[in-house]
Amino acid sequence: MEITFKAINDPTRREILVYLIGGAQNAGEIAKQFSMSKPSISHHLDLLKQGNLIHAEKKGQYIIYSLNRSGFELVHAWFQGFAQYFEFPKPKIRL
Amino acid sequence: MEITFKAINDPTRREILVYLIGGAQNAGEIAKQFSMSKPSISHHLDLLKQGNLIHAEKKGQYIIYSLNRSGFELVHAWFQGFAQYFEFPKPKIRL
DNA sequence: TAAATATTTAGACATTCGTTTAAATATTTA
DNA sequence: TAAATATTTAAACGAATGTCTAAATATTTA
Repeated sequence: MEITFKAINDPTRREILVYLIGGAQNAGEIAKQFSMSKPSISHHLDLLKQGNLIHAEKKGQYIIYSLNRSGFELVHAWFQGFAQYFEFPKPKIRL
Repeated sequence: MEITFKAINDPTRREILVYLIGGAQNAGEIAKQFSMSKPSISHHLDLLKQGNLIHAEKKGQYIIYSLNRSGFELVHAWFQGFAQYFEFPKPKIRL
């Protein structure tokens, strides 16, 4: 949980996640989207993976990254705890 | 947006938010829940306020803190972009 | 008005974070 | 097998973060 929240704290990592909505990509293609060194992107990918927000699969010399449901579920579940609090008050009279 | 994600990154701040589900409280009462100095809690409250996750209202010598819908809406909206990708079940209660 | 209470602001300090360049590892191709 | 390509690991470093104590501000009470 801690590591998942940490992972989404960084703007570059959030951009990577949004980028991956478009579909799985290898590390090099992901790095191309950013004006940042490949080792930096590699590090960000590692943190996203630790937070279970992405999944890595080796394919030959490439590593393909894709969104991982479980990290998102974790955060989503946490937010659900607040949903009840913010529920609109029910009208006293049925409309 | 940046500041809101930053605000929920810290575990103490997330605990404060969860604590406030139980209802609005003044700074001293909030601080009592944690084994941490009051200035530290005050700083955390400030960051949560900056992220629009809580609202502060002065009441005499006390300051009453309560959950603020707008910060939660912001993060929720961001996650909705992924909800479609993962086809999360729709929440029963609107956030 | 002086003392007590509630809370924040300021300054200091160790730790964590994000970035870079250089080197290492793994895989494919010539 | 040597060279090229894809990616990570390692080491370094400045910036940001979380915490503390001490001091300041604001409000209430005696």
